[in-house]
Amino acid sequence: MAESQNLQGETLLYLTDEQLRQGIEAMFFAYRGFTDDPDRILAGLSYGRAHHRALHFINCAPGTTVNNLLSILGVTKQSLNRVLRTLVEDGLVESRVGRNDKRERHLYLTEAGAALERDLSDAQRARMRAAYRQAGPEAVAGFRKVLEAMMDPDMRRAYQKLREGRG
Amino acid sequence: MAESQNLQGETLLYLTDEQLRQGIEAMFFAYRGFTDDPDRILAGLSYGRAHHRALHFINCAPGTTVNNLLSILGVTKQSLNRVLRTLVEDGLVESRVGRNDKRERHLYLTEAGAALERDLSDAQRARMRAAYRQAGPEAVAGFRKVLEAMMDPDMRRAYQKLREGRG
DNA sequence: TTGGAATGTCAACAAGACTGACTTAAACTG
DNA sequence: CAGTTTAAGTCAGTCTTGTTGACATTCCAA
Repeated sequence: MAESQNLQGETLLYLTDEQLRQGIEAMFFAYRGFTDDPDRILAGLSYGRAHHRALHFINCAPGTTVNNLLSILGVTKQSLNRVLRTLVEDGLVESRVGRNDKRERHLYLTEAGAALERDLSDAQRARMRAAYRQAGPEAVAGFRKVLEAMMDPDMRRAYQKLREGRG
Repeated sequence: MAESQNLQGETLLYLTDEQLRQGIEAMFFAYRGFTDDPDRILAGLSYGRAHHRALHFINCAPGTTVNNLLSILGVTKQSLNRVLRTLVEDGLVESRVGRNDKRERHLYLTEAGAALERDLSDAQRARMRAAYRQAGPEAVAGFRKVLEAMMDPDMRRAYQKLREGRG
């Protein structure tokens, strides 16, 4: 009874509509900050956010197939293909026919592709690092925990698989 | 000396490139979850995310001017105007000429506009609430702290102003 | 070996962002 | 009062990025 009062009176205050609304707006504004720096770099190169995403995930899973990338990015293959085509044409990505299954294309960054990925990544990480440092380690742990809980189950699985694949 | 070692050896581990990379990916996947539910509702109505954003901010700042909305949403007036025009035509938003300054248009949700905003809001808050509950109050505090630190200074000001205006 | 499933490509289109040029009306200022 | 600035809206054109639909190639299993 006392606990129930406590829960309703204090602990659950963070679940009020107003608190949720503030969280929603924070997410909206923060995402803009999150994409701003890479977007600025890309604007000068006639590339867009979609190219950045492709570079990012090819970089962290070299040799991935188009289909695999598709399920991670959550777009249609036609949409991804346009982006991929320009990246291949411009020599940033290499697409190799699969050895076992010749229908598949395995994707790799070229030297130039890796260089651009690094530029974009550095810019994005710089802001992230500043935010992390300002907020402190406990806040960062909470940040990650809430983000993970917000993902669709499929995406959470994809995300956790990526984490395992690395350190 | 001992503290410096502690800082570098333990406390700062959350600032490694790999940790930042994971945070970046978490942000990407979570934002998809964040927009998914309202997007599904909007898809059936030939509206898009842009309409949702307009409805949201008109709802929480009734009587706001077009210029004001522009600076919050961070888009061009041509882009906002297209969205606003359809919302007014469809009777979801009302645009009243300013009393003091007749150049200004003050924006309000109609009954129907408020109803749609509520639907979208409810869907988005439901997911947010589930994530908050799952992560717990301390995590939520950290989440908010990191998001705020990620915003551009201008956006942070706009965000804090909105918070003050309410509870 | 033939028909279906999987993989990837091409073409056409729509939403939503952008720029630039322009109009209208109202407000401000010298 | 004349001229300038400001707020809003419009028209035209472009770009990115998403969508469907049709199609070629390859694999696999009946």
